[in-house]
Amino acid sequence: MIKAPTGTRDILPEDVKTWQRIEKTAGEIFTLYGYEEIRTPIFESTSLFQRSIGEATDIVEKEMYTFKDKGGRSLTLRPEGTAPVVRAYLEHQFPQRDQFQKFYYIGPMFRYERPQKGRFRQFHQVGIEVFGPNHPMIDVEVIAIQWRIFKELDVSDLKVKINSLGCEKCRPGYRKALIEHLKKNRERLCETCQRRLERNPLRVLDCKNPGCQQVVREGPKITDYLCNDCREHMKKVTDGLESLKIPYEVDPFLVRGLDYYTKTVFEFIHTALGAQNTVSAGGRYDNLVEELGGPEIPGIGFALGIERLVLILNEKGLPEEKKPLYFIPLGEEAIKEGIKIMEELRDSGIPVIWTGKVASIKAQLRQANKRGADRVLILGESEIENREIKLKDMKEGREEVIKWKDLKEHLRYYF
RNA sequence: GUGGGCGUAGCUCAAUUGGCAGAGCGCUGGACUGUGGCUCCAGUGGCUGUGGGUUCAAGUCCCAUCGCCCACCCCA
Repeated sequence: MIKAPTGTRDILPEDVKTWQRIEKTAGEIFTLYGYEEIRTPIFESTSLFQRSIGEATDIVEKEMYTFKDKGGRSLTLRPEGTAPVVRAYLEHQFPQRDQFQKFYYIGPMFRYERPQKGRFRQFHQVGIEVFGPNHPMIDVEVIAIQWRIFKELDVSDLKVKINSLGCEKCRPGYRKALIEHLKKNRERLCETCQRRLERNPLRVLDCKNPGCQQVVREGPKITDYLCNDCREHMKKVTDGLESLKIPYEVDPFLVRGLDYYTKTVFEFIHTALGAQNTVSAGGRYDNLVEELGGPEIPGIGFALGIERLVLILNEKGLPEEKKPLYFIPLGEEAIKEGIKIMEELRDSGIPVIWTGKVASIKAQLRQANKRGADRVLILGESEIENREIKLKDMKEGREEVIKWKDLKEHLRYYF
């Protein structure tokens, strides 16, 4: 039997309900803040991701689905959503139309990783990108949007972590100090961190090895190396969060895996997620637009992992939904008449379900009961003769006979 | 890419030192001829992930392979 490829999964009807709830909530909240949806292709030129995410990152080095098309072009299934939105923003000359733009997106992303809890090769994100503003209060707003989504979905046990990664002026100084400190303590670091020290020293900061964490804690903090501009920016962000009563934690060792981030970075962490506990994350990227060939326009955004949020939401029950009305025909004649009656009901927006099966009344009632029907319509020979139909209340067991011509009016009461 | 755990019915899981592949749930029908749920009864269910090997005999032992889960790594 052919199965879905490793790291991919089917989202079955019972799960789709949760997905739609997330998509609807997020979409409505984005609209509330003036974001508009943008849809970009699922694959892009490989160079877009190499230039934006960074050549030395794990994503670009070993996690991308890259292939050549029949014309010899190198293409890559998008591993994240920010770079494509920036590309579209520039390609369609948005900077010349308006220096201020808010976008949101939703869709599948692809990374070649070993699957585990909360991690898939095809996964889905909703996210936003803002271009133009460099005011720290927009950072606060971006965090507030996520906070609102989680609140609306009734998610608790969330932790918000924030940090500043500085800018091109102050980050090099910190980086130098960090490398110096790590080199001095090289023998206390785990093997992977000794390798990271050469390639991507900032990554040592979020190693889970206790020995490495100890070395990191003894070392320099980025927050002590920020330039005046970055320090002030950070202060305004934390002040803003406090004014909105959004609880947060400054984690001076929080880093991100994509090279383009500057200044504010943040993560929403949930305890029920296992090792992959980040449900939503993002940050400011003041140089990315320029690095991709555009003007000097700052930006900020976040991405939220839908699978991970579903994992959290499934710990709780789903809200009750309206129960459908089932049509139970007894015999061919009843089906012939029933199809007309059902269409008329649907004309008035009344939902009616017929299984399409020819079966005994007992089997059909059992079926309707199993699916949670509140009410069923039974049509048999005697009813057809009198141009009537029987409406049965499944909870009470009560039945009433209704003339075809009165049915619509009668049911309107329930729907 | 690395490590650990696991693959038996649609689902959850049994099967003694290698010895007839089972149960519960589900599904279908009946008891109740046009009335569901509860109960009782019957039926339906399988290339034991796949391919080799050892053996009189393999779900069980060995090798390979694929897949799933968890973790490392990395990240949403």
